[in-house]
Amino acid sequence: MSQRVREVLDVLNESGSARIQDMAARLGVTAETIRRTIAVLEHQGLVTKVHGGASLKNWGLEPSFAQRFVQNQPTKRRIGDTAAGLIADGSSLFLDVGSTTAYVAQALRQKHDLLVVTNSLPVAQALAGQNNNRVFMAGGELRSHDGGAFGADALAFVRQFRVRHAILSVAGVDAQSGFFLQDLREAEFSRAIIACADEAIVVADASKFGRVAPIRIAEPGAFHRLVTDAPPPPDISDMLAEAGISVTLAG
Amino acid sequence: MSQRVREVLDVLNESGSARIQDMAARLGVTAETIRRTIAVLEHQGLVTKVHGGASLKNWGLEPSFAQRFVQNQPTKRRIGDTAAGLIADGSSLFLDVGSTTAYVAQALRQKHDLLVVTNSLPVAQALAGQNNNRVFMAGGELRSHDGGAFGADALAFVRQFRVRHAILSVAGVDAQSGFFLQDLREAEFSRAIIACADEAIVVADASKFGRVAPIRIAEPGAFHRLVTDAPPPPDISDMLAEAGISVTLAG
DNA sequence: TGGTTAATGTGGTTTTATGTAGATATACAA
DNA sequence: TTGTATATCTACATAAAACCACATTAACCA
Repeated sequence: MSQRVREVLDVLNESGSARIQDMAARLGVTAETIRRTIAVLEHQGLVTKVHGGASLKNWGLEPSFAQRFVQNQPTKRRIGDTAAGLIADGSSLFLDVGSTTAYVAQALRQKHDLLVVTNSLPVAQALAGQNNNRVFMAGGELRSHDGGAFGADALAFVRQFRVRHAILSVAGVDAQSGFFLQDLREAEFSRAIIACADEAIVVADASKFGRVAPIRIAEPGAFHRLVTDAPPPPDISDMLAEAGISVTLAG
Repeated sequence: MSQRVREVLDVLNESGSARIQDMAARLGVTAETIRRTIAVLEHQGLVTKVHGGASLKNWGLEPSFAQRFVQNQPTKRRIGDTAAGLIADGSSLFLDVGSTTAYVAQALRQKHDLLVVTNSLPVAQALAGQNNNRVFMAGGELRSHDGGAFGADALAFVRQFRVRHAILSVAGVDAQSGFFLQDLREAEFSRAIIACADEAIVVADASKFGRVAPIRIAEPGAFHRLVTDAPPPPDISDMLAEAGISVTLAG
């Protein structure tokens, strides 16, 4: 599939738009195939369909980040869909940096009138200019590997807000002490957004259970919900229950 | 449909209004088709119908909306390539919001070790995590139509920097008073980045020549270089020469 | 090897853009 | 004012494109 996507994008890049029939002829495939490819590009927000053809959106000329980030991992996609299901149209939320949260952002493209605060470039890119959303991006130097901003400015920026949900990813979940991250600044960030949200939602696939990481984010009691893909082992289940964290399993 | 819409807007942009019959002849379709297209444009509040024709609302004042449709992409691409050619590997620069600057960003993906400051999501998107670049994105609420951040925070953010080049787009170039924008906050931004850069480079295609817009950015002398696709008319040429602005034509 | 899955092709149906023709409305001049 | 030319509106016709369900092929994996 992504071979076709590449080819279609190349053709579109030549002049910004192209007709379906022409592309089909150029690439030696059926118009139907082109349509399907265009459909995924449209779903990613990279192109706009018109009758008879498609044109690149004036921004997002190259799908560098979004594409690199959201390789199709079915598990994370399911978690993302489920987490997005918890968010109502018109709601407000914070989304932090992370591969799982990128899937949440992708799933949230179905929603409308969201108020989104984020320090993640891919998240902003997925939701800005989409369905009447308002997107607030925290600035700063962008980390090259994930497009996240973590400076003091960014921290101060997010503290201005008060939102319904904070959706965050973690590096590990431990039965003793709760949720962990690798990076101190990420942890600071997570704390800030938990403090600014009514409900803190952790998204984590089952591989995170029992995994240790150096920085503890906060007391388990600071979190409200965990969205994951498989029931956690008993000891972690106990910890979650004791902290009053409800678990939502991805369908 | 939207293909037709673009063509009609293109014709209307030439002089601000046109007759239905003329447009039908020009585009090789029935007058009825033009009427239907005009109807949707009217419904979007972009044009006003008059008996026998239609005229663009706010022509010259608000090209931003029409600009989304009238994408002169090959031209902008050439300008972008040329502007990028002025930047050395390892250099530092500011890039503001705009369709032309997005093409500059695109062309700059060939370079490496750049230090890029921007308030534009698409620009950050194009250059972050690429060839060892460092990207600093100014935060704030992202405008839905172009992904730009223009708040006070963003303004303060960019003032921290000192870079080699500032690459900016404009809404119009006038022989009397120089360079214009339609938005006050954009103009403030442009002034800030001009003050923070050694060299101010304007990228503008030839359609901007003689076009008026409400906000003057700065004295012509504040700019150093103009990258465009066709030689400017004599009066503008004189203005540029007098202000010491060198003109670079895109190949 | 067989079985599962992803990508593409095929045929038939639905939708869209445009054209055509006739009825109605509008501008303008005598 | 009335008459006439032209523009607009409405309804219907048609060809092309989009959509959908199913068949086929290719690739991959146990």
